[in-house]
Amino acid sequence: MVMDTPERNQINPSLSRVQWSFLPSVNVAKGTISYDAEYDSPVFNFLNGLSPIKTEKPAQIGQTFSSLSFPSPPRAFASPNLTSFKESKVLKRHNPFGKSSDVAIADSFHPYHNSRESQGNFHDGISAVDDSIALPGEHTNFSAEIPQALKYNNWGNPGYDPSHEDNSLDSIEVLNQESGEFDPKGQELEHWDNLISGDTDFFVFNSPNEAAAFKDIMQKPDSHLMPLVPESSIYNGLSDDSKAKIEDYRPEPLAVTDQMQDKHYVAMTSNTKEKADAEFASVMNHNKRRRCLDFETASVQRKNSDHNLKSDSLVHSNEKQLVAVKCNSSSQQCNMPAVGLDLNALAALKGDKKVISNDNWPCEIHVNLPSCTSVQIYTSHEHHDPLAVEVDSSDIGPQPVEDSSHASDFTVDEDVNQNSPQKKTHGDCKRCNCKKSKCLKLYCECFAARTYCTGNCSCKNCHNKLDHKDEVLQARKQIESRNPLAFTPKVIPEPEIGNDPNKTPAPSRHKRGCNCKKSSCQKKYCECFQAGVGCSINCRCDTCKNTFGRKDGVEIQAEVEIETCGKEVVENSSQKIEIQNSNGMSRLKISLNFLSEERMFGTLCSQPTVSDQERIDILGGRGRNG
DNA sequence: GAGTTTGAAACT
DNA sequence: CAGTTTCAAACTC
Repeated sequence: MVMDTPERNQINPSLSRVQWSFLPSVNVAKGTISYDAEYDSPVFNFLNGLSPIKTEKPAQIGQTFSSLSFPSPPRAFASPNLTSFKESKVLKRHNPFGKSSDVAIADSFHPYHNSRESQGNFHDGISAVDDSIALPGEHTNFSAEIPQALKYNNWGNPGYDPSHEDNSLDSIEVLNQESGEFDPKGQELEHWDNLISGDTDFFVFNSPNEAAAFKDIMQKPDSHLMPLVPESSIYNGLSDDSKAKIEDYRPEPLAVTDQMQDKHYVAMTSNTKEKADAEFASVMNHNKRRRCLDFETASVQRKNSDHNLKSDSLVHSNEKQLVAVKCNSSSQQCNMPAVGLDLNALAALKGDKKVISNDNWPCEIHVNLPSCTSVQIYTSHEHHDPLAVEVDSSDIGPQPVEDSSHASDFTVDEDVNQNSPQKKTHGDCKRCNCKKSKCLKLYCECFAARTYCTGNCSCKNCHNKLDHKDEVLQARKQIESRNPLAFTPKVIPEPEIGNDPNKTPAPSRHKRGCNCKKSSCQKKYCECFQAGVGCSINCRCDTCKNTFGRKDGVEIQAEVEIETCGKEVVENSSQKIEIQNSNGMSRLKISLNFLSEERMFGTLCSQPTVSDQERIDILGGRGRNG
């Protein structure tokens, strides 16, 4: 019996496996579970979407969210692998199978990790997440959340095994082909600031003494960045310029506010400081390593910048480059990375491979993107006049938007994305279609997702663009002043019942509940239904027939069989998922077979074709009472 | 693609 | 907080 459930609607067979994670249900679920992206697969993505998954392994790190029992914090590039800076400036990922793929990012992503809700306990009072990490002005926000993510980098990661950290997690390297050193520029330091944030686990020390010293230093009230290593070590042999720079660069205490968005853009433009930069970098690089890359700053040191660029609008010497990846859609089908847009967003984008590079740009970023994902690269100018280059992976070739004059000479390797369908309006990666709101109201899905509208949108009189950045920020503030949770995920995990660690993680529910009158919560008018969660006591709906769970407590049983047929992945694999919904609480039983390691990474480069798509057959019917 | 329906967001 | 209006997505034809 084919059940008339949202699953069928949500899982669009036309989507590639990598896009699974952007399906509506996934969107919901991403807030409730966290999987190691190493085990990226449509199944995991799908399971993420279905949410309450009982993992085999208990969370390695205890859940510390208090208020709402929020799920796993993000595993943003939480690679324990040492990050060294070697031969090239290619972002690389080490996969657990030793394949040195060019997959730059792959990690589970938790859209809700980025929410203020989920981070509220970390940054009390801090406006934690701005999706617009891509924006230079909001850069600080982005980096600020990194330490949080790292602190819990393995939480809830079913594939996480502390004894095999080096194998289980990603490492990403920013390598300088020329110098073999990491970017010593200020932008890098800026992120050191946020990256470390007192989390010693973030670094790998050569000896216990170093670690102890580090900890000790970090405990000093004024320590934030430089005290990472003994000052004597830092200053030793440095020129006065370097010392001065180091002193100058003592960052302010970590705080994230909108006002800060334009701060910390200390461009070290003076040639006289380049030596200091280099020395500083050398010191920093010598004394410590970090496991993780603050990916949003694919910082590129450009000693001789201008001549290296085809387009001077793209990258200037000493400018920061924010490389952000976001899913442009605020729709449920691919809004996952659009929410929060932190490292996890990158981590979550394990889809179609893209290589974004510039012939003369000594940095390549290999990013796996789902088809509906765009890459925005912003360059901060001295006057903070952002540039935006956006490559929408749904399109072939460069996709400068916002301002064509800012187009770069990026080349987009579409080797795996040739068949990517256009997803303009009502496709898989729908964008907004606002006409009257200027895209500055929550009506606008893009705005609501804290993303800027792009060329994919069909909106009119749109002000949700970089050109109107101030206006956008003001609008956000205004809305948040009215409702501080306005930009938080609508679907949050259900508070856990009991403390049984073996219990299935709490399912999700709509934060505010729906108010449906006519749709019986059976159509996407209903936000609960749309989010793939059952109605709850919060709902005020009439005649609720939400197939994910009625507010009056109706159980639904369904068995979902997923068949994945990939030409370059594993064939004939199947996973069975049992979904049991009860009163808005769902449970999943999962049976997965990963047939080979190819499977794990087979999702990286495949593009959906007719023969390469998932089929979801809902074998089970409506449940007992549904 | 146009028109209708729907419910959230915004407003009063 | 409740009622009304506005809005854009979802849906239908």
